[in-house]
Amino acid sequence: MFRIMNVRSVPFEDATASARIRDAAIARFGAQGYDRTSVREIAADAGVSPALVIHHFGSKEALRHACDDWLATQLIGEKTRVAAPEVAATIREWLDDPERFRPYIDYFATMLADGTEGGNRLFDRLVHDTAAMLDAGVADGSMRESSDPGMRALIITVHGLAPLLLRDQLARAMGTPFASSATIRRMTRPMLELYTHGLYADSRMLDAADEALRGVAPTGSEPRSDKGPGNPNQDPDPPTHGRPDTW
Amino acid sequence: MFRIMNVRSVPFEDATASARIRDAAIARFGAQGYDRTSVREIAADAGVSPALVIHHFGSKEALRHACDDWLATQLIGEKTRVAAPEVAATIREWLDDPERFRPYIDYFATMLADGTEGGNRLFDRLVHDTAAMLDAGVADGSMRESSDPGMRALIITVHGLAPLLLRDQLARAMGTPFASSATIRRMTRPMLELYTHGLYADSRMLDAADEALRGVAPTGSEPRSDKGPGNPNQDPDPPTHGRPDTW
DNA sequence: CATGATCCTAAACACGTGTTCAATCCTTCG
DNA sequence: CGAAGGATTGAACACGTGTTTAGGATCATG
Repeated sequence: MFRIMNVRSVPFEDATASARIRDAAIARFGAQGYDRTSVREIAADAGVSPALVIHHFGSKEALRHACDDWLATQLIGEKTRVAAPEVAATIREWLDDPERFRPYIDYFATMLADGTEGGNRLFDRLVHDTAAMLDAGVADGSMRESSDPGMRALIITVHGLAPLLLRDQLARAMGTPFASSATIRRMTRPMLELYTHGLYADSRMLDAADEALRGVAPTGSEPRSDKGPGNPNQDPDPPTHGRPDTW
Repeated sequence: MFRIMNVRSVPFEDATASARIRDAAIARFGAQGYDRTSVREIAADAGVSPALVIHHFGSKEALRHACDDWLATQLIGEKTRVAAPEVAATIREWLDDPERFRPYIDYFATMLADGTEGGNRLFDRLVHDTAAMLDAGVADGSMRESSDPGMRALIITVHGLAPLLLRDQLARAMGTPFASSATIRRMTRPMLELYTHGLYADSRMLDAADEALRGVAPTGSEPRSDKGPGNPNQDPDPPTHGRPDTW
């Protein structure tokens, strides 16, 4: 009724066929992925013939594009709204009512993972909004300054998106459904601890990285610096911490 | 002639056909995804007939399973090695030589995203290894304690995996190829700053969350607490920060 | 040489896919 | 009413898919 009114989770009888098709497509694409979804499935869900799907949207790929656009509009708003961080706000709103908005959450995740054009646009928008929010936080003194605000905004955005993309793994590991109250409650404090105090007890890692980054040639294969179990962040990716030299 | 050259950690010509098929499959699955890859493509890459692919592996799905197992073995080691955090170490090794190991990096990312059985196993393993590393860090005083070590390990693992899953978006946003020296160097300091000092300048968010989590009923729809631009982490997912109450 | 056994392939099969097309139904309006 | 025009469909088409089948090379061994 309020903001995203047209966004009823389940298509209604009275909804136009084209809208029912779009809703069914979003649900299927989000739940099983674009490739694993057939036009016939979508048509059946919408109570319609496969031919009508093509008639209305032109092709399966065009249908996906229409879904992307529609969801982006839901997220960003018809005409770019006044305040910047609208996308994040809307997504938070979605996560408030997971049962109702799950299809959109899922579809949004697949957009990002598939590297769709619409997904790229939304990602860039998120980074932009995040940067704005961080700037505001720094301005009012609630957040720390960064040596590279743009990069920090990118990193925080990526970290924020991560649980969305790994929601299945998260739910499995935690034993509670994703976006449930229990999951959120359990994640809140550790997450805030991380964002408030950090992980490291002192700045040794940071200092070591500074030194390593200062005078090292971009190329080259110097020997690894540290290796003990006390080393950095550890996993695949930003494991930068432990061995920031060789990268 | 030799198509996927970078994939072969083993010389190609003398490699057995079965190995060539497996390598080609890993490269294709990683680059374009399982569904978008046909058995015929893999066969062509391996210089072999489609029938042989099935003959050796039984089915396309079984081939994927074989790829999963093979890559898991590469990551974890034949017989579980002595030290625990082997997986993370191997992945870091891969990221050291992106050109050579890109296929494995890509395939690993799709395993996680697709929720493959092998992907799940690797994810659990990563969480376990991360937890062990964090425990060691806490023990030797280099890392802070956590109110929920298990959850922290999960979160840090997810955050660490994030850039891997969003590598395309990352590369696009940064303008440098993923896992390149330039990308790593630019990410290092902001990442370490985040992990060393955190994001928030004080513990107001944390305190607010504590208070909210203490006496609030798991269900309920109280009014939002804050809303200003100074609010938390902002985006989709662990945006917990801003409004830890309603979750 | 003959005998298997192993590796491998060409050809075909059965099927699911996205899409097209001619023909309906249904509403609207002159 | 009757014509027009959009919405809708059943049936088919062309094609790509994973897989099967029947057999051909190749080669070590009796």
